[in-house]
Amino acid sequence: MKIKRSDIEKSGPVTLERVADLAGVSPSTVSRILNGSAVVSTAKKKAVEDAIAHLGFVPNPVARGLAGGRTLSIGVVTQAIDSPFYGPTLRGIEEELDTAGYSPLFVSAHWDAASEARCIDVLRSRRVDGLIVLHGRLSDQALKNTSKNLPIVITGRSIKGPGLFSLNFDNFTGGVLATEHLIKLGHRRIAFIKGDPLHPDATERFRGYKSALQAAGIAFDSRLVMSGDYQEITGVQATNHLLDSGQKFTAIFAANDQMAFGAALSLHQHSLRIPEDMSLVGFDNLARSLYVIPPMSTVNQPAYELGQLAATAMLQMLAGKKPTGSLPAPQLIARDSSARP
Amino acid sequence: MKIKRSDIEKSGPVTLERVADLAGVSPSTVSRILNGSAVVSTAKKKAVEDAIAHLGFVPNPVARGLAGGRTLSIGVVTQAIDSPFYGPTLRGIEEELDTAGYSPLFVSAHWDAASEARCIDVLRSRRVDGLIVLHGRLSDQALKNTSKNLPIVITGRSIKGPGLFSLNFDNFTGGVLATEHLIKLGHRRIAFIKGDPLHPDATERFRGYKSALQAAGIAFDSRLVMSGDYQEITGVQATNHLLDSGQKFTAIFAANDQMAFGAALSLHQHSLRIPEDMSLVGFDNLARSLYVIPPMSTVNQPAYELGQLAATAMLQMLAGKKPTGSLPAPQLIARDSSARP
DNA sequence: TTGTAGGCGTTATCAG
DNA sequence: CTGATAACGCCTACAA
Repeated sequence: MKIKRSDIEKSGPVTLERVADLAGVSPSTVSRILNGSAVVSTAKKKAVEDAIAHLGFVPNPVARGLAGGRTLSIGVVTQAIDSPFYGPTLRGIEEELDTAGYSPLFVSAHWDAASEARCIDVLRSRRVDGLIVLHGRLSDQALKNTSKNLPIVITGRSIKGPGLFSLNFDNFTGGVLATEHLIKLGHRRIAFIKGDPLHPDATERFRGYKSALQAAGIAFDSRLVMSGDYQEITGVQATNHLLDSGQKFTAIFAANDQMAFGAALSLHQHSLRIPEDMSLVGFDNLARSLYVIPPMSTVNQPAYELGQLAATAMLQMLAGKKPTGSLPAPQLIARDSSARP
Repeated sequence: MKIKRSDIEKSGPVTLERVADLAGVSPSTVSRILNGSAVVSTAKKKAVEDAIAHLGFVPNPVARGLAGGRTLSIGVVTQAIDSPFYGPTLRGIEEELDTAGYSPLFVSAHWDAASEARCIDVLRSRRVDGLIVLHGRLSDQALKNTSKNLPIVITGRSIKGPGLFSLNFDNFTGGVLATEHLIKLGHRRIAFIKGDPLHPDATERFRGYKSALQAAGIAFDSRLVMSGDYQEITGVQATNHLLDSGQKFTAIFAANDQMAFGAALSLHQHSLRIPEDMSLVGFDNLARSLYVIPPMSTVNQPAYELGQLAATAMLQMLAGKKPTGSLPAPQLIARDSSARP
């Protein structure tokens, strides 16, 4: 005689079937109640709910996923799990999804399109119900393609489509604000440290810088512009070059806070004081920008809200609604690192 | 042979069954080859491998999880997904697991034991193959209990058991090193900013501070000790109190870098220079401690390695081996924030 | 409104 | 060594 697994572990895991038995109904009825997929008589509903509470039943997401239903998990493609900027974003996603019973599945693509595609494959194989991509490098077309089967929320670009929602921040205006702030203080020779040109955010901020300069009637001087890649160390290097070049300038605008921190270190090593000898403005408003010396002027970027909004939009799509929401406008946070020349 | 699109997208997903058909074997045989769970003839093995390559077949982890009980995913309980300290740890875990085809499932417990238990339930319901708990607040007994069914690696405490491996850092010695460093420089009145007393790390560092003081024949003075909770703002507050108290001291040792950054800000607001007027030493060696002004002396804590080691130990347990590995000894990183009084 | 039957894609068991 | 066959826990037509 064959021994069935179910015979052996009669008292094993609490399954939907056992709930059905206890409640005296069929498994499908329990499923219906669980998913609200059909109307069930009040009496049976109550019996089932009692049984669920009594047994402490929790649906198995793995089985659910296999059966074609939802896995209640959302794939989140980030570029680095320990990114200082995206940290709050991940938290925002996590907290927002949690309110709806969804779990995020974080993977890191390391700023590489190929690796990003691989990440998405992994996520799909794990049957995630949706995808949130933070500043991915994949082409718009590739995204539109996969959004045909899987709802996607993407940040850092503007793109529309069925099952596709994007959340973009106005980096251009942010760049304008930072530059205008320095100009208003009386600066005319303002250096700029660029971010990675592959990063649309970075080029937008640069565009903002140039636009504000022009609006104020200040000639753009390419000798005051240095390249960086958003990491602290390149802020140090760029500022060293700037200082060594012999060019005169009274302020530095770095395309992100991390490079601004690097710039501050370089200035310190050159015995230049902030803001007495040199004004400094960053971009992002990282939490730590409040705790550097002196507290740094910067452009606020709502990283946490970005995560919340992305998750909310995803939940809306999953609910069949039209996703809504947009990021707040950029805002300059004036602190102590910027002053009159 | 050429691969035609029509072959790949024949009808829906590429399943194990289709591989079996193409190779002319049974699904069981394909499964055996995939898992190396039995010896298969070379000829069939080759046929199957060709079919897999031809179809681009990737096993479905969800189905695998249901059928075999293994999901190739490891639950990681962290306290905050955006913790500055644990960021590199998460990256270490992710990268190490990836080499073995495992994926991490991150959840945040927010320093709360109840929430931690809930997180673990979620993870178990998702059928993770193991659990890595970063400085959890759960009792040793609770951990031992759940480790009976699920292998666990835990950091921040020392505890043994079957299916349970712990990785602890020598915070006491770290505290000694930092204090000794200041004593050697000639400081006698050294203030200390404590971390959350609920945090074993924090009390160990405090113990190290007192021990080093005693070894140097310096009387412990509780008026030089202030409380904090590891956040920057409490470093500011503690230092303000210290300065307002009228006590004389020439150095501050903060139980972590974040509070040290706060202390630096407070000193700055009081027009005290670092290190000329006050020496400052932190703990953790966060990446940013190199980019503050002045670059901060601190005790190195190997956050990234912690993640790697935890993941490696987990993979060893999963492979039925005895987990090994331990954290490197603490090391003082002397930079510019500490000097002779 | 409810139950029955048949998957979802893979692994495990057992008989050859 | 290999192949049926029965799970794994749930969902979804299709019937009733």
